[in-house]
Amino acid sequence: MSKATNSRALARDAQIEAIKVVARRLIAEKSVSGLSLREVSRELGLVSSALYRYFATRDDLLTALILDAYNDLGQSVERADARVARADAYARWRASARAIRRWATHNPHEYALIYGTPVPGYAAPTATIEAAARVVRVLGAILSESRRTAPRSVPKHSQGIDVGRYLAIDVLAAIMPGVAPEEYLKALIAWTTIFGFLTFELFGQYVGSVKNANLMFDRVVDDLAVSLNLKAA
Amino acid sequence: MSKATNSRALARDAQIEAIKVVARRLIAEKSVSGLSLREVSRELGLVSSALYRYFATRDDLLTALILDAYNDLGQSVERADARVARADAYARWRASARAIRRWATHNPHEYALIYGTPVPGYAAPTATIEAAARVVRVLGAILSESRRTAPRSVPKHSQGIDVGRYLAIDVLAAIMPGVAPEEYLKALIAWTTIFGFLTFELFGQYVGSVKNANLMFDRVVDDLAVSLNLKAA
DNA sequence: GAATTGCAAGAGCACTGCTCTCCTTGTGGG
DNA sequence: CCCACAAGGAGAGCAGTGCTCTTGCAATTC
Repeated sequence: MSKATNSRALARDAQIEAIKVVARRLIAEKSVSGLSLREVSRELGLVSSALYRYFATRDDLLTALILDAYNDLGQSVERADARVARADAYARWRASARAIRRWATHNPHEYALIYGTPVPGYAAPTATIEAAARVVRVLGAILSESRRTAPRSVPKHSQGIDVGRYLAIDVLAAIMPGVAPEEYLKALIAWTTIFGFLTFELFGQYVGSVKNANLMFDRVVDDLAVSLNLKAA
Repeated sequence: MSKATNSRALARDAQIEAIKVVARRLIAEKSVSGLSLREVSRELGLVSSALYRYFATRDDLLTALILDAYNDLGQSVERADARVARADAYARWRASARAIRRWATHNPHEYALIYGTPVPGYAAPTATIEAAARVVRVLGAILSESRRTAPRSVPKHSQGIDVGRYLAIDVLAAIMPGVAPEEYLKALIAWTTIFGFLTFELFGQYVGSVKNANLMFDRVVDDLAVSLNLKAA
């Protein structure tokens, strides 16, 4: 991350990393509300006030962890996508979606940290927005680089040139170059559905109705692949 | 809710209600983490310990609020659905979906309370499950009572008799009587997508890409209506 | 070598959830 | 009608929290 020139800066970076490691473990053990700076400092053999040299506030620590979590998830998905033949868009889609779920189920508390109720007031720092876009970019690239068989007959009457009225076409065009704006809606729905599924699964809304979330998720991903024209019905 | 026989029980019910009213307001003002029992008691002119006569713990208060929120949302949706002609399944679907979003955007903190990161450990009390099912039942009823034009040719190869392997068909059959099990997947996806959308909207994940969430939501709801065979493409 | 800066320690403030003991007051049974 | 009982409020107190401020030491920089 940050470049350490002299030995003092090196020690500082190491200390920051040590703090985050302990904080991550505490969050995994007792959820985000159970994270206390005093406990972190105790585990590090420090007095609590010393910790404020590295993170001015508890929210600052959490923001750093959120950033790391976004990047960790993004990296996982990027790697999963890279392992599949570029030409096979459907396989890439499925591998990426599964990587998202894999990360989420393996790091449920960190998932909650970034996709659950926002912790600070409301505003997400611009830095987190950039990190959050990482996983979105992977999904967008799959759509962009896929040579879809049929250009999927989009119903002209229900959605047409007015896509720009509710979507930021420039932003989405940057993420999915080459994809027709008429398909942005489908893409956003797919993205929403995947994370909606994981949120429901991890937060317990499926209890009672879904027996095997693993299988169910694959079904959902397949259904989305069809709607995205990555796979035949 | 609870029946009050004598005047003391009446006063107790009134006090419980007063506590919840203040708690709801504080949550709306400073989010759920900003809710403190001491502040509630201060506002009520009580000493903090007195409050524990009514709620043994802070989580108990939150559980009660969660229950109320589920029922409030459920009631809103039920009423919105009831206002539309029973035969018009598409109109009922759209009205119910819009009612969900209306409630969510008007009560964002209570939405976060029930659909955000779970507050207590993990286990959802069975009472909340029942209340949570209320809004699901409305959507299920719309599907059940809709005479779909074409029985929607379900691809037999990809989903068939093995639906029971990942879904609790008995539970879902009770919610959507008359709906073919092959359509349970579509129904669950629709439900997931609606709440996934609202979670993303309220928790800030759409910042940057979605300009007009109102319009976007209607598009999503229409798209789901098509996939549910409630509306022609 | 001296000045400056980084960092840890420790005390302390205002707050939290929660418990315990005391005491008053309304209630139902005899 | 009175009395035992229980409900509910008051107050003190415990252990914990985030965060601030001052003090002193050690490492870097000039």
